Amino acid sequence: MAVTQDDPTVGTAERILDVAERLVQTRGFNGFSYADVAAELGITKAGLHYHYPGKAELGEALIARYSVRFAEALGQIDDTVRGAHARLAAYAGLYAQVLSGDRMCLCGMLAAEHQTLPQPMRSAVNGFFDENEAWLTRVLAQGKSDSTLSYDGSSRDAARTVLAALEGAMLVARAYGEPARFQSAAARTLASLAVS
Amino acid sequence: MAVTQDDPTVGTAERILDVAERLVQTRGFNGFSYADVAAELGITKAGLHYHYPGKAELGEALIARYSVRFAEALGQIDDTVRGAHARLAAYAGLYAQVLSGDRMCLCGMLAAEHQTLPQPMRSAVNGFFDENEAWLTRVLAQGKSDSTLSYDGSSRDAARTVLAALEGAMLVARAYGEPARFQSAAARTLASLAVS
DNA sequence: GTCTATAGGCAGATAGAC
DNA sequence: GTCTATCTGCCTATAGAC
Repeated sequence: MAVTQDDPTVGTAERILDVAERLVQTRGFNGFSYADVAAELGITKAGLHYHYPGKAELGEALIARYSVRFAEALGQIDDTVRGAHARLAAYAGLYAQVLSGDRMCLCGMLAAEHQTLPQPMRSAVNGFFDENEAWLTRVLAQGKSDSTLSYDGSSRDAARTVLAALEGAMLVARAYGEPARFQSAAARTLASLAVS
Repeated sequence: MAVTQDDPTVGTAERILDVAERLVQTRGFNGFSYADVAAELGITKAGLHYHYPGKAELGEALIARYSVRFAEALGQIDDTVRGAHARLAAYAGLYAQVLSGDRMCLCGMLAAEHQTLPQPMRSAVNGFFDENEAWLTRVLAQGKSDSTLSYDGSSRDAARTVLAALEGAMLVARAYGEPARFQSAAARTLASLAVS
């Protein structure tokens, strides 16, 4: 994701999202404050409230932008990568990119804090997972139909399993500060779907 | 885990852990306060500080007790369950039990908040994962040697993948409030290790 | 062991000037 | 759009009585 924090052509609202996004992905929604964001941008807390009335609205905006960007990345994969297995590898690569910035998936982090979130944020988090599941389901079904992938049961259940495995791999890899742990687990997960 | 909260034979220190544990597993370490625990136990915040000087010490005590109990449960499996596959299923059952109380794995939750935790808690969280990995590694190696399990690469890497997959499955299942999502993902993960 | 009382700080949020 | 100033409430933590 682009660093817009020092780009004068980017509006304050976007730069707030950039800083807040990083803070949520590294510290959690309950682990950062308006003061943290304001200090980093060199403005005051009151300035933030002009752009986002409350933390809940800021949170919703974060998930909305993250979901759009992720959907765009998935569209990019559809357009540029051929073959179900290669697409899954590219999908895992998106996660690896996030992790390389010492970040957790935004919605994976928020999933942990789910019970403490305002309702609109909860729905948005699940919506993100739903979109990922739908994309994965399509790719998996494609791979099954052209016999480049093999798995039992529904594509949807397999998609859910892949999503959960990658989120978990990020979670643990980040605790150790070892992105290689993610790479290994992701490779294994995808390998389990390869034709035998 | 036993409910000691209303048992007069159980000391206050233990009951504090019971309440705090549930709060951390459901809301996160940054999502609960001494006031929450005190109110639920009917004592004052000052009373808590007598038993645990600060939130950091309380957190360390939580992980320590959780790790001991988990290790005991693993020992129980070793003693009562035969066969690598059945042991893995029992292991996943431990997670399912936690999830059935709408809780996340204590250390999975703390892993998300890792960057905000005091150093001793960070080490303890990773220690919990290390113990789990060691146990899983043993079970997987056993299954491979007696040909009841099949997987490529090192047992340690396979163990890490299983651990991460189960933690991720809990994380996502909890966001949806659907334990069945965990069951499905866990069953798939174990099935991928079965002999073909 | 548990209480009252209180400290000092930070949280999210608002009013109103510029 | 961003500021200063301020509010209210909650946070972790401590001192000292009982």
